[in-house]
Amino acid sequence: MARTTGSDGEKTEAAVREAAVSLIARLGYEAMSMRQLAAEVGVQAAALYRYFPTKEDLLFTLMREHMEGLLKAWEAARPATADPVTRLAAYVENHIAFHIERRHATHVSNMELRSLSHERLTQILKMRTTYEKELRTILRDGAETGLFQVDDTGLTAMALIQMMTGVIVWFRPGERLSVAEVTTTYLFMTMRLVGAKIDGREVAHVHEYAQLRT
Amino acid sequence: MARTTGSDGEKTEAAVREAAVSLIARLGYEAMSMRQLAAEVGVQAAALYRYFPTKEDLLFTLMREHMEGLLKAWEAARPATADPVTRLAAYVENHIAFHIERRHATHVSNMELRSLSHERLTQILKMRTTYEKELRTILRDGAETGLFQVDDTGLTAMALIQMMTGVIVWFRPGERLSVAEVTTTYLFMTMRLVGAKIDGREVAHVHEYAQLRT
DNA sequence: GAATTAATTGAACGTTCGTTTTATTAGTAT
DNA sequence: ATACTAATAAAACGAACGTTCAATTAATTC
Repeated sequence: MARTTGSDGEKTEAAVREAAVSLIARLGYEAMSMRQLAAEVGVQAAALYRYFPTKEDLLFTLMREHMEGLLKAWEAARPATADPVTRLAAYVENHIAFHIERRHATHVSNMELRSLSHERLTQILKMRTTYEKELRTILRDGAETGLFQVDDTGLTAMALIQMMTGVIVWFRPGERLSVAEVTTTYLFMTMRLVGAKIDGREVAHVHEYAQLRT
Repeated sequence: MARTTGSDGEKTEAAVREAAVSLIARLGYEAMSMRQLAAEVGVQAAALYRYFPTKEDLLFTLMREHMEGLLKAWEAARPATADPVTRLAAYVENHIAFHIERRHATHVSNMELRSLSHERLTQILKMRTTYEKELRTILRDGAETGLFQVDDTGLTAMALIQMMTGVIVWFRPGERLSVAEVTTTYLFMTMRLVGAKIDGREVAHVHEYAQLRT
């Protein structure tokens, strides 16, 4: 046999991407075989090579587009105001929303970096650094204006990102907590962690902060 | 050829464990071949099977002993006092010290869970849950006595553990920060995050807390 | 020093891997 | 209808994988 009825390149490629993210997240990149991926799509392994020249190209494409999506999402969500508290809140909300919505892709981008060539690894890490720098800038601005009590900007940024991204490890949609509840709690924990002052004083309880959210 | 001069089972097994942790941390479990591991030890691949019946047995052994070590370390470090602030501080200090000291093994235990059989995965996760429960208990005790301001004990425990374990991602011994400096900063961030009261008031600056450390 | 045990080698097994090549069919344009 | 292009199947490639087995040598025991 050969070309199947109703076959469509665009649809097949999209199906390959989707199945690849899911399979790599579940099994890991090395453990997933091209034959397994092909079977999930409903196609023979050779057909995959029409869309991605190598297995690593497939992985890199998924990662690059994930990181581009993250940067684009933040560009769209970034508030115009200079107020560090508002900016930090927007960063946290965007980060959590994006990562919960794309749990599998985030898993892939965070766990499979070592399967990339040196050059491509550098490319992905550059994007990641760009994203993390945004948070460091917010923290620095907040610390300089006295709104935040941050001891070490770089260390605090790493701690916050690790804490926030960790959501994807345990969060399951439709369980005990909603996305909104999780986000509120994380926002509050973040503001406490950086010692943020709102209306001139530190926020003592989560309910106070929840009311401030727009 | 066969048995080599000066060969010793105990030494070889120890060398295999050490090389395996290092190689799996760097390449990933699936990507590391038994031949690669054998070469690192300076032995033929077949010799490995004298010590570990399968590749998965090797992985499981490394993980189980890592988790057992973590639980043992906490049992030794756990303070006798009932004071939640002291207990939380001890938990943070022990967690960070242990994970920095065994960065590679932690990497393996956290990243390669999916390569375990269902039964063994359950075994490892049970140990992990036991360890995490210790933190939840501390947070609950602190919240009940009004010393902590914690909205959701389970969620806060996960956030803290993710934040602390994240140290191994960016921390490199001998660089900008010492282990002591990192620990102090993390201790402070933790106390801020849970809204801990010391001597009846919240700690505003890292220097205040650093002085309280024993 | 002979017998036994411990530790390892070297070669091989069957399987699976990523990938390539060639042929074949479905859709599209002329 | 015919020519052309897009999309796939089927089969095969060499390489590498985890693992096993028999042979061999070092160390130990008697």
